[in-house]
Amino acid sequence: MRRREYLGQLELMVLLAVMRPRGDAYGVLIARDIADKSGREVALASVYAALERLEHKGFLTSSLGQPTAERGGKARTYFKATATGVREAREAHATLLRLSADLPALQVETA
Amino acid sequence: MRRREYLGQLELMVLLAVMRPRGDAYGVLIARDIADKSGREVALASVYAALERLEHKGFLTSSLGQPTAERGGKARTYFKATATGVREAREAHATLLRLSADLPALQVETA
DNA sequence: GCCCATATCTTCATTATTATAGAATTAATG
DNA sequence: CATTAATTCTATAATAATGAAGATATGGGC
Repeated sequence: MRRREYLGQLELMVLLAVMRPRGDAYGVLIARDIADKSGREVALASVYAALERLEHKGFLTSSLGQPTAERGGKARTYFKATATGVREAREAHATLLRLSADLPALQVETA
Repeated sequence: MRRREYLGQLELMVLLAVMRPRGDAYGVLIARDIADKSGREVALASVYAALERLEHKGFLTSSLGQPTAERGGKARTYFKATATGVREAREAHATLLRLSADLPALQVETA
């Protein structure tokens, strides 16, 4: 089976987290962001794996940060979404919205 | 790895398709619905596998329909979302909304 | 009426992709 | 060197994808 050409679930979540305007997206923070917003624990290894896939597909770029952490620790790798990545996220997002539109059972938070 | 307690991507799509008010959700139609709304071809076998998982997890129930097809064909198996399934779909949907909120790069269709 | 070509829906077997826990590694600080 | 933080590795399991086969009905020719 060849590689999927569309975003998987965690990939979408990670990409959206990277797209936050904060501009300091890195592994651990992304995982925390997803955990906060989804209420589900996400394994760090999964996030890193997804980041790698996304970069490999050209949806993200990475850059090694300065080791300027307050108290020790390895330097962070920061991620940024590419234009292609943004487009991709938009499409995946739109698809889910289409699938969930006009579903009375879902109309709770939209009201 | 024990079974995930949350929905996979295809599982969510299938569950949402089942929840459409039409009330006649069955394999082939669900696959068509997903293909239409996502622009991606999804293999029938994948849909059936997802349906099976969802039923096993208690998010769907199934019932065998009458073999009243117009022109040949096997009897359909109809699916219906359970209350738990609806709740689950709602949560997944809400998570997506939370993750995509306040993302300027996404604000195209919401405008 | 019986058989077969056809249509529709479902299942099977196999392989690929993604997610996970947990240990290990790297790298900085004091 | 102990501590902290971030990332990577390893092995395994769940999820997803696919082509092909199987099951079951219809309707028309004869």
